[in-house]
Amino acid sequence: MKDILFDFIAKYITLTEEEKEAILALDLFRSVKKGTILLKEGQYSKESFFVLKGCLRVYYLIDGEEKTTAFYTEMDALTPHCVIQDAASEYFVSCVEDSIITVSNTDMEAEINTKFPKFELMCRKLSEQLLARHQIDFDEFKTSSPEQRYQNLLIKRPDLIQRVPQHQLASYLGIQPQSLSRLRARMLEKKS
Amino acid sequence: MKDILFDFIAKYITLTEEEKEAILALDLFRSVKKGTILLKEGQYSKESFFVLKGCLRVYYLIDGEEKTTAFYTEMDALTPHCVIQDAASEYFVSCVEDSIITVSNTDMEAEINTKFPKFELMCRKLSEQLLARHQIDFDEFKTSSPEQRYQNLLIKRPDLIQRVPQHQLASYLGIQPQSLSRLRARMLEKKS
DNA sequence: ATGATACGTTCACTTAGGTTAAGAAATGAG
DNA sequence: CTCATTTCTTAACCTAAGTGAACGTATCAT
Repeated sequence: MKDILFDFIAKYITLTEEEKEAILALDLFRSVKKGTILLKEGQYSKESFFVLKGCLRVYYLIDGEEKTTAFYTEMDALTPHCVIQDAASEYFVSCVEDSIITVSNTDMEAEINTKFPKFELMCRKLSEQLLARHQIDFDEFKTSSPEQRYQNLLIKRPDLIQRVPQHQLASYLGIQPQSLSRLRARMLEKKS
Repeated sequence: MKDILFDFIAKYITLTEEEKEAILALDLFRSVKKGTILLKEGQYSKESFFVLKGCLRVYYLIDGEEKTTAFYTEMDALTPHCVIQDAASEYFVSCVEDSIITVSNTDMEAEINTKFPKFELMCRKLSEQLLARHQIDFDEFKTSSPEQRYQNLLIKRPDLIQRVPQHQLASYLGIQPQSLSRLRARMLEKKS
């Protein structure tokens, strides 16, 4: 399982055995049950997550409705907004499936970053890449219709459609669950 | 003008005079005329921008139509996707108004970052913050209607509505120019 | 100054997503 | 296994965005 973490890190920097040991010594790995809430709205958390196996979900509670805006699966890293801004969280993070993740906090990261400056570089590269990818995703979202977004999702993250409930996918696509149902029916219609 | 740059940097790290000199020695400042295209689709560019005064715009050319997805104004930093991925650019960057910006390239940044490791830290903090802010923006976009997005823009970036053409604002809001016109008329109607 | 082009608005019409409600299917707890 | 709850689908109706076209008005180049 730890190999997944090191494979991920290897995309950005090269670690020595000593550095790997230092990371393992932090004892970051956690097993979390489906439905577990890792971060609540209003909480002041310092914890970041990395998904080794499973799926995390970010959602807002707006007028009593859950609005899902993001999914994190294998090899995805999530540092919530409240951790960066040192503010109360605007959203929830919960566990879609039984998952294995790492949980780290800001203090630990700062310590590692000063001990191994190489990590600072990794964090920068990682944030830069995530930001760039994210911007492209946002641009795609803006420039396409709900149906195109769904088609796009079928291609880019087909696994999500299998493992995540429809109504959560719907708000991820920016529409109502009923609209997603109809949209899917319409697409089947067209094909035949 | 250089004060704007140093004020911006001061939000993340504290610079010595020596470091400030080193930055000024790079001769990054540029004056660019309205309409200038700083990055073209298909180009392999290594240049990042920082806006001291004026406004830059990111747009895609889709079926011969310009689709604007982002605006960068005073104190905004833009590192295009193609710079991070070392790939052909998917979009254009152009100048909405006569502007004063800094233009830096990856090599220069790498040099500075090794000479002054402090910069590495700044870049990480900056990317992290931008990423976090960006995610919140994306979430807001997903969970709101075109009208709400426009209302939101009125509050958050009222200047944009003044300085940017309507049809560019429209695609920034994910709608057609005619729809923005109608939506505005509808809102005026409601008030009275 | 003038003609061309680009921009913003309006209108009529089409299309697709929002809303409300009902019922079927799947899931989970006891 | 059974009941309760959640999830998914369908349908009818409403509303708002997309589309195509027309028209007036800026804006720009010559």
